[in-house]
Amino acid sequence: MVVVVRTTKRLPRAERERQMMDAAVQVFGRRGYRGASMDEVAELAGVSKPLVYLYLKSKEDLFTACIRREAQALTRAVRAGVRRDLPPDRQLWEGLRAFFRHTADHPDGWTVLHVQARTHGEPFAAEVAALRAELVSFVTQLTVVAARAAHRDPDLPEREVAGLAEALVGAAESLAAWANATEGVCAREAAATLMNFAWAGLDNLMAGRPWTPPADQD
Amino acid sequence: MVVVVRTTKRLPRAERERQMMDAAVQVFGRRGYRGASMDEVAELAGVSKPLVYLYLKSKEDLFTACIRREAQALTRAVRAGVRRDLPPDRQLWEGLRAFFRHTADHPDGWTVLHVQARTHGEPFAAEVAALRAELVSFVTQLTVVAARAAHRDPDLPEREVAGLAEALVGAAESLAAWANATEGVCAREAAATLMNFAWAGLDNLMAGRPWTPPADQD
Amino acid sequence: MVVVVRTTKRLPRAERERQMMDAAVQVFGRRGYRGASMDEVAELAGVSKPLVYLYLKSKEDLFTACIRREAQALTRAVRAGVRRDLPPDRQLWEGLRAFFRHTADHPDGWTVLHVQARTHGEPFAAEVAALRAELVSFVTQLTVVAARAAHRDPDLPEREVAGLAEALVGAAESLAAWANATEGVCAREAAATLMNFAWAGLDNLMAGRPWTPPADQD
Amino acid sequence: MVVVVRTTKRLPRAERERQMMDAAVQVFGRRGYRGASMDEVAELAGVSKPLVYLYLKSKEDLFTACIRREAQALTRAVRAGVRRDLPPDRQLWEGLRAFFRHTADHPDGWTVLHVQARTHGEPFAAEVAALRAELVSFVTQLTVVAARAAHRDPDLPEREVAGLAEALVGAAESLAAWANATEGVCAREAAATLMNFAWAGLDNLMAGRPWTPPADQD
DNA sequence: CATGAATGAGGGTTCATTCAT
DNA sequence: CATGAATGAACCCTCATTCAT
Repeated sequence: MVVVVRTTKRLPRAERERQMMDAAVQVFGRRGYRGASMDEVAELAGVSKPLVYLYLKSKEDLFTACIRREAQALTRAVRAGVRRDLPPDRQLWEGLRAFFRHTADHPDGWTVLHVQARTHGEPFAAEVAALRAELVSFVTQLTVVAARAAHRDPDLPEREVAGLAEALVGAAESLAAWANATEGVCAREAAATLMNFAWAGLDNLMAGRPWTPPADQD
Repeated sequence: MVVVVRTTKRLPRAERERQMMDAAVQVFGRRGYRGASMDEVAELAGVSKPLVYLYLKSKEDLFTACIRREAQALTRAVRAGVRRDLPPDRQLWEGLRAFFRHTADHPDGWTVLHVQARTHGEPFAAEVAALRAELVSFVTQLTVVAARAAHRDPDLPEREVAGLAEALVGAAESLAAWANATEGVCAREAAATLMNFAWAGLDNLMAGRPWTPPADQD
Repeated sequence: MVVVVRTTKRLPRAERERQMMDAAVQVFGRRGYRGASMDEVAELAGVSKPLVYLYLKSKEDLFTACIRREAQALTRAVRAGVRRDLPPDRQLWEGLRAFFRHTADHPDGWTVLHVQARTHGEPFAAEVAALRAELVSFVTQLTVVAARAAHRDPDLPEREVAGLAEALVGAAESLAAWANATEGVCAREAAATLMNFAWAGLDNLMAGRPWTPPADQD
Repeated sequence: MVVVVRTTKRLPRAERERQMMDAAVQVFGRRGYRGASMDEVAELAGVSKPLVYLYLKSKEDLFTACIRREAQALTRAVRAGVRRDLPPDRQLWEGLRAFFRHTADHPDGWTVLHVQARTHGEPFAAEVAALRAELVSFVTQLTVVAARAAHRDPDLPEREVAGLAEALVGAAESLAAWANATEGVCAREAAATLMNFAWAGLDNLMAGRPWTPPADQD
């Protein structure tokens, strides 16, 4: 079969859309929603502007699509990073590592989720809220299971557990942005900092009794 | 409750500037730097656009002035909320409460500081860096003092302290939003949750050894 | 009856650019650089303002482009009007006629070159300097050739030649305006007057020895 | 009688107006009519803006007043520089010298007259036309008288004399602007260049027979 | 008088978005 | 499909000009 390769390759729609969204995430992440121009997105994606509109409808829709995609990728990465047969602290540790690894590998995507999406009215905030809910539920489950497994009833009302989970996720989010922006901070270090903070508490940290991350192979 | 008083009166410059900056903080906080329009700022302030320019020079200068003012107000509030003669955990507790109180009372100001100011390069970085340094220094001091008081050496490198501060702020932010959105959770409870999270650590919490907030009268 | 033809047709870029520059020369010539508004240019060109910016980048670039185009047109017209095999006085005569003809046919272009372009520093200076150099070089060549042909050394320093060119242009401009305003004076007569003024000098004129314009057919 | 001298001196109106117009001529000359701002004029004059409006009504009126004043000053200077008992070529020479001296001493005023006033519609152009008419009439008279005095009837129709006068004045105007803009060209040199050009003609110049300026004491 | 306070109107520029080819 | 041509709507900023004190 002979295939004539034109300089302007015809790609299947899904592939083209992926290219555009890759470009869009980069541009939105670096310039912000308002600062991003559809011209730049189109150019970076290597397609013409009308094509972007044909496939993705509008700037707002494009942004929403980016958020949704990046949020899914992140939750998937976190879930995939955890092995349910380990003890709770190891599970949390691995979840955090997966989280920080992913945000470090996709800094623009993370910026879009963490910084840009929150600055722009309802439609975008809803997407991000869903992401956060997902993560919070993950942590909550972990905590409750951990308590039960240890036959300790912390006597924490469900509401307080939810609050703690919120706090942890918020801390993780902030730390991820900070780690991305700060030279020389690797994902592992960020995870360890937060793990220590969350697990042992400041008091234990200061007492020289940090939580000890397990030795593993990455 | 905000009442818009259509004062057509001539006001002294200082007062008008305050009005304009109040409006600007609101608009910048809700729309972001790029999304904010000087027209909206002027209208919200109840003045004409040229007056905004006459007094505050440019959008950039206006934004810088807002950041500076809000940063000062916040650090002042936190410092004022802390009594240096108390033990470290009480100091942290009070600092957090003051922080929560202030950011809850000035949500747009806090958004400007935390979200908007970081998204926009060079010109504003200096102002935000100063605020961050101030807060980090506060936490650092607290930690070091606490360690000395307990004759322990926390041996935390400066970078780790910055990371902890970052995590704390993220957790606080997350909790504040959660407290707002969840029925029946007051700010005080949010502060206690965070304090527990930060001070005692999850492990202690689950073991039924939470940090106990002191009884006080607000 | 004048019918405004609302050509909604799409034109190739080159043609649209020409239309825009035609309009721009008119507006710049009549209102000056500062007084000209891009709105007026766009309207006169029959296009929307963004298109002007898309093609010509900025007001400054548009002005520069106008100067360059008009300068080229003028120098080309003068050079085309002169036959190098004639004696110097005939050459000057023909150059002047071509100059008068062209500036009379493109009054706004001439205004842009002579009046507007000089009022605005740096960016345009280069273009205007090039035009001036071109014209001065024309006069200089003429003078030198004439002198050599007569085995005489005019010994005029370069600066003086520039001054003479300046005086010539000023006189020409003045005469053109006068010819326009005075009933019954045609362009040819204006040219003859200037030629007399320039070539023979007042003294010779008063002594009844004017330079005699050749009989030609236009 | 005790007079309290305030830091803000009260000057008679005429004096204040002079100050404002001095400032205005400077600003208009340097920035052009559109580029000049009333703020700058007021500041340079050392008065408040409303005072400028109180005394001079509007920007347009201020500009007109400047033109009128500068035009009067120039014609007065030229007339004052000429002694009617000298031979015509000396009279022309002295007139030119006075003209170039004055324009060199008041470059901003001259720019206002020569460049700025012509770029802005009817009302201003009329003032400048009056100035030019005055100068042309001066030169015309001179030429006619000179011819009669020399008992030479050049047989020039009145109209041609007018044309020559126009040419001379135009040349002078252009040269004055050029002399002001060109480093190292003094008023005397400009006058000599023009005198040579006008009196002897290019042909004589090239033949090494220039008109000889008389030795005088300035 | 003299001044600080205040604004209507407009100008340069950009951008998301749509057609005709 | 892909693209060059084209625009409505806004946005930042400035300026001549006027009041109230």
